[in-house]
Amino acid sequence: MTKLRGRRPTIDDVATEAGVSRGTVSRVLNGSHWVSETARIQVEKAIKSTGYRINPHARSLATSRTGSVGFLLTESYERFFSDPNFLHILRSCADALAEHGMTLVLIMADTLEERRRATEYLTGGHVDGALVVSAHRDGQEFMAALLEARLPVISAGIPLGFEEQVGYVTADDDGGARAILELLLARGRTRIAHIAGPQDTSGGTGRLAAFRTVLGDDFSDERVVYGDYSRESGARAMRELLAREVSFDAIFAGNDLMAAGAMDVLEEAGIQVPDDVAVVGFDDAPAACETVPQLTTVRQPFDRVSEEMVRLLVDEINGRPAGRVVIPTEIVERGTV
Amino acid sequence: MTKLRGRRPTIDDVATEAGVSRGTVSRVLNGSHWVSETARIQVEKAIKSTGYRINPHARSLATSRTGSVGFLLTESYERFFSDPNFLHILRSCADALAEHGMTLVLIMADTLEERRRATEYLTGGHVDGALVVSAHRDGQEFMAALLEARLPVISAGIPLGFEEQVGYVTADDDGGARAILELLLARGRTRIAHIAGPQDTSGGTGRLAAFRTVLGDDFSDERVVYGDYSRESGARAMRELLAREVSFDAIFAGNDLMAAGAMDVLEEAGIQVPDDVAVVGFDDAPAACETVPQLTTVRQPFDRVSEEMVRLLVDEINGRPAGRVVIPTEIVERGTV
DNA sequence: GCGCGCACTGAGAGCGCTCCTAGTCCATAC
DNA sequence: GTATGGACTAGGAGCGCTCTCAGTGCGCGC
Repeated sequence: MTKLRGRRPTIDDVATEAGVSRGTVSRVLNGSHWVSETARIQVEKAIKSTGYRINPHARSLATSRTGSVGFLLTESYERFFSDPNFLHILRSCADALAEHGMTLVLIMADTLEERRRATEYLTGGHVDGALVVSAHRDGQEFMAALLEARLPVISAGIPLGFEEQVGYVTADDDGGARAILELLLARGRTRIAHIAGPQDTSGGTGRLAAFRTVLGDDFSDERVVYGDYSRESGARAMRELLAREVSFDAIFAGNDLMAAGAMDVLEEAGIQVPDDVAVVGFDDAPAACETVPQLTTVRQPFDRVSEEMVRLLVDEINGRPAGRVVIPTEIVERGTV
Repeated sequence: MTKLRGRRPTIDDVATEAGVSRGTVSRVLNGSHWVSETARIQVEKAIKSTGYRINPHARSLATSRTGSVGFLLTESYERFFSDPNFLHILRSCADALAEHGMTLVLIMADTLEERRRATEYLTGGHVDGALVVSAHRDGQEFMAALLEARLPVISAGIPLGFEEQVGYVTADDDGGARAILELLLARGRTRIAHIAGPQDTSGGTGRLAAFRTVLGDDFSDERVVYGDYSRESGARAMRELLAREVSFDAIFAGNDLMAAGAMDVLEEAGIQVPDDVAVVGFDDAPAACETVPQLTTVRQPFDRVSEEMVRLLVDEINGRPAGRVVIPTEIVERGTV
């Protein structure tokens, strides 16, 4: 209203306009108590009339809070963008953060140079904390750097090698795998094979471990093949299994994409699903509904995972100790068992 | 070295340590002249010994520069992640920005709520400028808000409706389309059909316009069908064209994905490529190498596009007027002509 | 009528930088 | 010896917030 020629209005302008002090405006801005009704109304009016917007850097400088958190991704771009799980988590984390008035900054750290820059950025004070969604162990190599900088970090999935030092949220790999295997057994499948996920991920090792436990004496290395969670790797694994000429009447794939790949190969080979062989996956990814018949699988509730991750991170940013949360999974029966 | 118990070292700590003043440290930090060799060495030593890291918010407050730019995306998540062009641009923009010491902040603004938040964020002083990569016109609706906030903006592709007010970088749709059509004509194809891209994108309209011009009197609405750049839409368009029972001996698809979709349908229909019908695309996306035979297409040099976008944006941030750049395309001959 | 405490407000002191200006120092010119 | 100017430096004045704390005013109980 007054002599702020071209300049962006500051909190002082608002204060002057409203006839109160800076402090009062700040209190209104931050929803603090101890502000009279009349003062609040005046300030709100002044904010509107001046077109005042808070200056995030001044606030950050004063509070040493940035209001944004890094979403750190150490997968390759291609893998990230081809795996709908990542996308799902990204999206729901962004939403959950927005609920807390925080912004997600996506940070891709695939190449070495990118990782260097990412570490620099994250530990340089640009963010209040980080969500790390790197499945693979090697992606976690620089977790140490983040920890050393005392940056609050929450991991999606168990951060192999940092279980003790980093809070995390994970779906119940063990419980989910047990449940779906019990289902298979209950339906009379006795010779179950496993297409295991990468063993440098907690999902990969956890589900394999559960497989081993449930099968007990029936467990045999011959019926385990490995993939990398991609559809192609599922197909490859399936071919390998067929080539081994071990008998099996069910496939437990480490995720849905690999299950779908396996089903492609089974179809080529003229093997009927579920009549000859039952197939189950993990995740309940979109791919689970695109197979014929649709895939029976274990749902990972990514929305809840994301929500919890954000909750834990906010806790840790506020100085409360990091938690560890395991989210229960749920079996989704469709047509492949 | 001294009494900074737990506190992060500041520029003053460095100054004390180096036995110089704050001003000198700042000059060293910003690569300014007028610093003696000895002073510089002392400061660098002190920076190392104190473990000093610049505080980005203090700097931002003082300079009113943030060092980060928004990469604004108004496509749906799914479309974005399934179109490799976007991925390519994202990646090379991030690289190009890093060269300038700037960080890319990915901002997805698909839903209405997200767009509101994105506008808020972008105009709130969090970024120095924005790269807008929204192909579709409706995605540009809130360009007006950015412009009003005087935020430097550069668009990838011609920003329909804002051609005059916003700088942009685009591949040469007209030249590329003409060139590939001339190639088709030179090879004796006379009845060329066009699977046009969405008409609310500059690529879609530009390539269609070139098609119309090159064909001249031979142009016929009957030989134009529309898609949305997705593979499925290319297949759909191809089916429609077949259903129309117009004769054609070549297909010019608005992009490679649609070309691939069209080829799927042609194969189903038992039509040989290129013997019966030639097919050409646009982009030189990965999909172009996955068709059989591989696709003859027009390469869009996305690396150069990204580089130029960043260059223009940096220019505009520094107060130099926004430019408009058209990047020449190049024909890639493979096996479908 | 006085004191007390509750509700609310104002303003100074930072937060950690950069920018600017006045200044110092020293070699050279006269 | 003094003036001149180039090379370099110190430190004050912001940038626009939040936090803290000392006030102020007023109703209420005794």
